[in-house]
Amino acid sequence: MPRYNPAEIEPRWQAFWDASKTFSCPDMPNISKGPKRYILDMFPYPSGEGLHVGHPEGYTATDIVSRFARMNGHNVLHPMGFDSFGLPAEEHAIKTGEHPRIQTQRNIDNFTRQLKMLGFSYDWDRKIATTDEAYFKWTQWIFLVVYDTWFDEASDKGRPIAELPIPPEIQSQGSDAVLRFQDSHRLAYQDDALVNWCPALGTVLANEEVIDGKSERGSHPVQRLPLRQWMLRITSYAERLLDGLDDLHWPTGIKKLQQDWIGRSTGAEVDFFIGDASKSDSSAWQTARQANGFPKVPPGDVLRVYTTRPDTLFGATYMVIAPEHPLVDRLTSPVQRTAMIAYRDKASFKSDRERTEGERAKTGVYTGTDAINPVTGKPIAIWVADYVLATYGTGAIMAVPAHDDRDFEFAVQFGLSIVAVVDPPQSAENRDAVLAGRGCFIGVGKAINSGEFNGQHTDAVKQAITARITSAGIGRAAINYKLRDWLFSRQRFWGEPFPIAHELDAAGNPTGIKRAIPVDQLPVRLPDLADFKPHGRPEPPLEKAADDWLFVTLEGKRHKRETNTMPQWAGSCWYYLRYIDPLNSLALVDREREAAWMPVDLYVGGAEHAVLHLLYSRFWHKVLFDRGHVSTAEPFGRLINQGMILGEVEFTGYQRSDGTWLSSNQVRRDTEGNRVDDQGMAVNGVRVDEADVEKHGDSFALRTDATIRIDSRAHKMSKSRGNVVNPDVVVNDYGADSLRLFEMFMGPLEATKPWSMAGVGGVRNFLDRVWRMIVDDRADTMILNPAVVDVPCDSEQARVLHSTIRKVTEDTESMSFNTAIARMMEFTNFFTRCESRPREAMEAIVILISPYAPHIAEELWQLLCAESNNRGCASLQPWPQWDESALVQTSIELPVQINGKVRTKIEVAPDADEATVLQTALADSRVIAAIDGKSIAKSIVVPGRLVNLVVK
RNA sequence: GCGGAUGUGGCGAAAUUGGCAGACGCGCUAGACUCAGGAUCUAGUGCCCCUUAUACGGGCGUGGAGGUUCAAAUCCUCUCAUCCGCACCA
Repeated sequence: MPRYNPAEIEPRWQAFWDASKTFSCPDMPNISKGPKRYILDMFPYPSGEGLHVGHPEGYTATDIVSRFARMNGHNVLHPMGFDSFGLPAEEHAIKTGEHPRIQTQRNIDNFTRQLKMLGFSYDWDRKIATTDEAYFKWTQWIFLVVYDTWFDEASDKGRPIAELPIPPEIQSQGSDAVLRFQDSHRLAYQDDALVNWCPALGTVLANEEVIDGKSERGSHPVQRLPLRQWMLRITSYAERLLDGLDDLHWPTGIKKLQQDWIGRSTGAEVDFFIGDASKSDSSAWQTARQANGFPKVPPGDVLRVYTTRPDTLFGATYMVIAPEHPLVDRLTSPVQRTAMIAYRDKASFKSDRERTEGERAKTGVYTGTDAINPVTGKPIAIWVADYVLATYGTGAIMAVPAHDDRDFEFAVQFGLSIVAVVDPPQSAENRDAVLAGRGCFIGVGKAINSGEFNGQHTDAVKQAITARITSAGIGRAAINYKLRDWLFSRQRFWGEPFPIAHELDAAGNPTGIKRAIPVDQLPVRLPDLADFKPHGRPEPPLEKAADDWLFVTLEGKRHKRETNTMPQWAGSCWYYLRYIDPLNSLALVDREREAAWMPVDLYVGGAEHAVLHLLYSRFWHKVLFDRGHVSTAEPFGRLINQGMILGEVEFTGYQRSDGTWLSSNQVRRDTEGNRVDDQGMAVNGVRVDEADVEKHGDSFALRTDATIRIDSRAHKMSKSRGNVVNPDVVVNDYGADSLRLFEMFMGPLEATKPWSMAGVGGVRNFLDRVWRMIVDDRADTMILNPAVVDVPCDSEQARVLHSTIRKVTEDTESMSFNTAIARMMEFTNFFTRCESRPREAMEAIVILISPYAPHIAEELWQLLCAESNNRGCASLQPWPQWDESALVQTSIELPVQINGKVRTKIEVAPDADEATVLQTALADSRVIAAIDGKSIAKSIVVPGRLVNLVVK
């Protein structure tokens, strides 16, 4: 009767934990009790589909770490919440007319049910959702902090806008000028930006959502529109975001991604003279140049470029500016105007993505104007080409075709001159071509064709030329970042409204003055809207709000509210702070509690957030840090990315339309990418049942025809492929403990690995065995297995017990959960074979397993403790300690190698010295036979490890 | 193209960091048992060879080719494959 029945056990213990608040976290850690551990999961977006099996992977890992830490006396903060703003809820609303809030609440309820069903030890009293008004009040509040901050380069930190020094000439222009000056320095500012606007969807789209000029969803046309957008000045923090990475215990790959995203490079800015050469008298230019080394040029008559290779300045034979560069009109000669307008219009239709994808053939148009190379004094052509990006550096480059691939390609295409100024090393295979102006070399070497700098190495030339252009006033050392300011506004309904209003004049037109909504009026709630449908114009949905929401009086003046909303990132940027003090109505988090719990000690989530969420979050945190609202410079001390879980391995064969099979190596793809046979006939990939597959040599074949080779592969889970595994089904069929255990047993946490339902059955088998090891499953009532007895372990049992405690402890600490579970399986295999199973060993294994499979552990613990009351639940037991003395062995087996191959094994005392070990080895009959009169050239004895005899 | 990661049995994977390759699980094979249970238990299971057969024994083996070493999955060089990022950032 008392068989292991998770369907009965698990809900019962979940209800118990809930009712007794077993996993409630203290508001303040009691440090005298143990260290604090803030263990955090990336909170999910509560989609309508519910959890997929990828979620519980990371959540189980943090749950094990949290439970393990609690049992070791640590103060643990382990919360969960929901990132509940987002586009899907809004699209659902458009389709059904149901308010996003209703659907969101339903999804949150479903997610909560599923998470509780898996027995995670969250403190549910700290549950938050970014859509709660009490939550987004503080999202808006933080936005106002960002808005109220300017970045002081001198102290390298954000400071209150009131402390921004106002230059006298601004001051004298009056208060509006001062406000505008402040606005231009705030970390949150408005700017005109080109966005991807999709009229059919009625929203702007991220670059990632636009493919070939069409929307990813529905393939609707997308236009590039300049819209006034809110930007956050994350670029001011580029250097600190980069430096801060050094001290973080993060995967190196993630750090690298962030470094590349920030993309710091060093080089120089150089000003090229573009004044009217005839009018400004080029001979005077030449004279000045000879007198000073470099000419002084009138301001405004220069085209500024950024380069990482100032050493190649002598090789700059032309220049390129981006189509959007402000000087395009001025530089374009009348002859070129028509061509230029055509080119620029064409470029504006391309998205950034299109410009950078595809065959990348270089295109461009000559402006008809030349600049002057400041070191050679020669005129060089200025071109407009879209391979130069307006948004990086100065939007203009000096082109050095001999030493830059892209410039080389462009120069070849348009027949521009190529001058080598770096001598490639002898080993460079195209050295002759480079020197002859027919090749490109991007490495370093000795300078040539560079006047007085000839013969110096690239690094020295970089410094020398930078120094020269600096002293001549036509350039300076410069640092550039790929990182752009963060486009922060969205034309959507289901997001946080901005706590900003725009002042209106008497006629109802905006004056250009913005005001923050006073903090005591937060939150700015979303207005009631009946209609979410897109209207085809780029005005945000909030424009349709009723006047009593839209208009507000501030400082006695009529204002119109900002109608953009914040992106989904906003709420997820700071949620880890709110968990610490979720109910606080006076501050986003109590100072003392924040200082006690931060930083997050362990943060686990998917690698898809490697850049955006983790970078945005660090940025906000640094602003809050500068403004004194948080106590740490970084939010997340340690980060781990759980690997993706793929669908089950599938076997695929290929079938012609007539049903005949053919081998995977007889299938190729035609020009359109369709699979065809050697006759060009279409072929379908068909999933083959695993039972019909057998192994032949290195490949798989159809069981019915060994000559037909088939492919095996695991794919991402997707609805269209039909290989999505639903946790509800797994829990129903095997139980939550089995699901948890399997996800941890599959392999290392970080690895990508395929699902296997048979594997779930395997761990379920293990739990059944654990159950039967302790419970008499033939009895009618819940009683101990008769083999479980109150006797001490014998020495072998003690060694197994204590080595298991040790291994499970160490592996859990290092998050090697798969090997910890393997060790518990070995323990179970061993003790199942024992006629008598000492109670102390059974109690220990139940405690060891409880972080992994908490429900069965509670149930078995209750049985083991039935006679001794008041020992509490398994989840709160102290973690067992291992006894080193129990691990000591009387003798150990040592392999003996002859010439590196194991020939036999000998028994020696564990602490035997080298001489004794060698003596024992040489006395072994197999060793004597193997040596057989030959001499021992060398003998290596590694105590406790092995013996190797080199015989000749 | 650039960068990162990973390649170990039929499958998922271990291997104390240079010291017995394949722990543990799935699958498979054979047997036992039966209170027919997602049964359970026992034994076997990298590949190949020797042998009538067993015992014993031997060879090969961590994507491939070299190298260092008494000793290499682990270190070095080259190379191939797969996956994931980034992608004209001057």
